[in-house]
Amino acid sequence: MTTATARTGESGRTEDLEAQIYSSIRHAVLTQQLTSDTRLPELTLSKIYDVNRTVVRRALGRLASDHIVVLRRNQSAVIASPGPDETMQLFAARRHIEAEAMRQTAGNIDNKTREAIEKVVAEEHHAHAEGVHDDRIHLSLRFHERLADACPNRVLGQILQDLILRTSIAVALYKVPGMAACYRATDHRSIAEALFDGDGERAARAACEHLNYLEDRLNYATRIRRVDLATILTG
Amino acid sequence: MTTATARTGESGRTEDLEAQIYSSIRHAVLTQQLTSDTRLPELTLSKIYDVNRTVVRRALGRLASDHIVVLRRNQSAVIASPGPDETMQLFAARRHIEAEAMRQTAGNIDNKTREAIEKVVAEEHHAHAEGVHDDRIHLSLRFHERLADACPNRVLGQILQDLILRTSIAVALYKVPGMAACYRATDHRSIAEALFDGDGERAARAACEHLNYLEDRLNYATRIRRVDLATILTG
DNA sequence: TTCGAATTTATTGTTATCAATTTATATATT
DNA sequence: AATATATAAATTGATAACAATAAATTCGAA
Repeated sequence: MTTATARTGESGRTEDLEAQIYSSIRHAVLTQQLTSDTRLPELTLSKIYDVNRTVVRRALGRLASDHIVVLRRNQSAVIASPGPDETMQLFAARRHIEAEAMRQTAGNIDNKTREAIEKVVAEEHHAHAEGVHDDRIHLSLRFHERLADACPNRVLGQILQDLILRTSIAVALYKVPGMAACYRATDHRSIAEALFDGDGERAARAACEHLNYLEDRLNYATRIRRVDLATILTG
Repeated sequence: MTTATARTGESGRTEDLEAQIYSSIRHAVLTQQLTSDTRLPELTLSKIYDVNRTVVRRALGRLASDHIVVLRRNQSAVIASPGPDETMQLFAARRHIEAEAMRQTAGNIDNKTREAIEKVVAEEHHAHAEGVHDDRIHLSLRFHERLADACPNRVLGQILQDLILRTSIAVALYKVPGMAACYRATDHRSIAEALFDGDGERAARAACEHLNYLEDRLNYATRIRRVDLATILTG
């Protein structure tokens, strides 16, 4: 009762709690609920999640290694804020690497992963039709992650996953808030079809065009409010 | 006097101590003194370096994020051991990315970085001539790191640096111990010259050939002894 | 008011102790 | 001798108290 670590009952392994902190912060960033330079004090988070500071620190460490937050010595973690220059470089790097991943993946997809990819595309389409934008954002992310998973070169696939997440964060920061666009219904489907057809070059072109479309829609002038952590993270 | 944290005098900020632990373990791995699966208990390291376990843990965390060691829950950190398959994928990914970095860097090198690169090449040549293999290994690593630094796309440059380190570790693990080869005097020089000439395509080709030469010289059968940490890390 | 210094508060860093888990060792059993 | 089991040692994980640093606030002077 006396400390933040006296669990109330529902609890779980600290491992899972750490993952939960990581996920909810990541989620909040991707859905534009947490924006650049928002501070994330350890004590605040440990109270919100009712865990020890140690757990919070590990979660923040993971978030930092994924470029979601930035850690500075003796200072609170803050949500990362990639500038316009870094964002352009992120997109350029991702185009180059995702295109190569498409070439290597085309024709190398087994039935199970093919079905998984088609399922994501369908769910994404559905979420868009229903106007559930938060879901659509995560499904869009998952689509690209699934493709990266299918890349036979696992090293390249992992690098690509990092870039997918980082560009998604940049998009969340710079697209005008709540904007339903940044989505063309046919983009993901045509990438997937080219892959299934075994046409790596066409898939690579489609992926690059898709990324160009996204990058064009960013507005680097968009700058933002400050918010209350608890209301966002516990929601 | 009673604890490992009562410094004996020379000491320094924990920040520097952490960096020192990181560097010496990294050094030992690159020079084949520490090999795959060697365990690195926190208490052992904290005694060797006369620091708190917390510092050791942070250092191990950095080593893990650089793929130099692997962390498993409730188990000691161990030196990473990329298998033949992962090593091949590392080389393939590095070839693709380093080639692109060469294309982007060619013709974009200012005088100061050019001089720095030429200096490394000269030092490397000297170290090879004198037979100081440990120095040569680090200078070879630094040569590629300098090129990666010069890449105008910093995101791509950072990804490349990660791959350079990981491939170097794989080389350390799989080249026959003490082998003086894995070095062709002209390789680095011809890459540098192509870059200075502004011929990105030639630089990319030279880099790929260089990597192919290295990869061809690996022996995946090489497997190794167990050793005493203190004698290696304090030396 | 506005700027700057001093003070207080908030926050992270460090360290020690105890608990939980894994690894190593010894013992018994077939 | 080989294998399984129990025991002990080594090792990491969790927690709490304290120290050091940064951020926010107050208060005074221009």
